Amino acid sequence: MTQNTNHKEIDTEAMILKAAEREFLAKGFAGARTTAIAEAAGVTHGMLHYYFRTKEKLFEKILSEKIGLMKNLILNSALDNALPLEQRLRRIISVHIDFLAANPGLPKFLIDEVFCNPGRVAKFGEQFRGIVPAVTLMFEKDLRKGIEAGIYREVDITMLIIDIISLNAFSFIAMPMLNACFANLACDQASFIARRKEDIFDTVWRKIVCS
Amino acid sequence: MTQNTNHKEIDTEAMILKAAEREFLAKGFAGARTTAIAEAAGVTHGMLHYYFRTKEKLFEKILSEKIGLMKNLILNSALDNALPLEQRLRRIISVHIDFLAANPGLPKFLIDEVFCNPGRVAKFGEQFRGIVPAVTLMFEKDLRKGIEAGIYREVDITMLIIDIISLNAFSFIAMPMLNACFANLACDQASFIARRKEDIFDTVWRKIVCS
DNA sequence: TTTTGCATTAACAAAATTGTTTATCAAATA
DNA sequence: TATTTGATAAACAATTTTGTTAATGCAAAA
Repeated sequence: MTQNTNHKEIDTEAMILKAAEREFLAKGFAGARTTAIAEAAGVTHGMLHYYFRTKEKLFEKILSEKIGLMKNLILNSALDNALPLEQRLRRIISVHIDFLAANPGLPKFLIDEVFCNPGRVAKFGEQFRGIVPAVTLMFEKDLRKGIEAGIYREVDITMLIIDIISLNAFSFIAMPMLNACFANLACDQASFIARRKEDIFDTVWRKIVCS
Repeated sequence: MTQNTNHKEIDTEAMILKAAEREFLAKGFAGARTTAIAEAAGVTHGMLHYYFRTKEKLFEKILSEKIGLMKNLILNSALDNALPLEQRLRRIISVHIDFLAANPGLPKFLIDEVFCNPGRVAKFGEQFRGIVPAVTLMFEKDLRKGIEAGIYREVDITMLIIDIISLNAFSFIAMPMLNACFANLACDQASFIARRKEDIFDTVWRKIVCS
C-alpha cells in the first residue's frame, strides 16, 4: 500500500516525459504529435493517455517544470548581492548564458507557449509576477549610489534589464537564424558563447559607467 | 481574354490572403486552421482550396511576401552610406524599430517558420544569404578608419551586428512577455518604442566610441 | 493459490482538419 | 440569345490526430 507497488521493466512514464519534452520544445504544442511522442518514447500511444490523460495535461506538466526552472535561475542569480556591481553583473550574465546554453530552446518555448497564448498567460502568467521587481530591487541601490557618486550614468533600470535580457536571450531564440546567416558560428558554438558572454558584459558595463 | 475577366462582388482571394496573414502570423503554420482563415475571410473554406490549393501553398505565399519585406528593409537601410557612422547608425536603428513596430509579429514568425524548420530553411534560407555580408561591408570601412584613428574601440563587427539585431528585435519577439512582466509598458506602447530607440542607439554607440 | 490491481497492447471510436466534387449562378462574349 | 467561363456554396470524402475501451499479462498480497 506504499506508493511504489508497480512492476514495470522500464519507467514508461519517465520515457514519455522525456520524449514529450523534446517534441514540445522543438515543435510547440500545436506542432507536436502525441503519436510521435509515444513512438519516440518507445511505447504505444495508449500509454500516453493512460499516464497523462490528454495532450494538454502532458504539455502542462512539461511547461510547469520549465517555468520553475527559469524562474529559479533568475531569482537565484539575482539573490547574491555581496559582490560589487561590476562583478555581480558579470556573474549574472555568465550564469544566464550558461543556463541558456544548457536549455537553448527554453526562451522561445516560453514566449510562444505562455505569453503568445491568452489562455496560458492567464493560467501561468502569475508565476512571473515578482521576478522583475526582485531584479530591479537588486540593481537599484548600487546603481543609485554610483549615479549619486558621479561614477555611473543615469541609466533607466527598466531599459537596462531589457537590454540584458535581449542580449542574453536573443542569440538562443534566433540561434538557427544566426547559424544560417553567419556561416562560421556553426563551427564552434562553445567558443561563440564564451566570446558572447564577454562581449555582452562589456556592452552593458560601458552603458553604465561614465567614460 | 485579358487577365481580369472575373466578376466577383468582393475580392475573395484578397480577403483570404488578409485573413491568412493574420492567422499564420498569430499562430504559425501548425497552429493555424484553414477553416478559421476562411471564416475570418467571410468565405466558405472550399474557396480557400479553390484559390490556393493547399494550406501549405497559401502559407508559402504569405511567407514569401514577408521574407521579401524584411529583406528589402534590411538591404535598403544598409544601403545609404553617405552620412557619418554615428548618424547612419542612429538612422538604421530608428528605421528598423519603426519597421518592427509596424510588423511586430514578423521576427518571431520568420524564426519559427523558416529557421526552426529544416524543410523551410532548405527552401527559403537561400534568400537570406548575402544580407550579412552586405551589412558587414557597410560598417567595415568606417569602423576600421575610426579604429585606426583611435576614436573607436576595436569592436568585433559580427558581435556588433548581433547586438543591434538583438536589441532591436527582442522587444518585439517578447513583447507579450514584457507587457506581462513590466506592467507599465502596456500603457503607452508608442512612448516605450520611442525611448527604446534612443536607448539602443546610446548603448551601441558607447560600445563603439572610445571614452 | 487465488485474488487484486496496475501496466500494457491493440483495436476501436470520435473528433478535428484538410481536401474534393458536383451543381449552380452570374457575367462576359460570341 | 446561347455558350462559355470563372466564382461560389454545400455536401462529401479522406486523412490525421486525439482519446477510449476491452482483453491480457504479470507481479505482489492475501
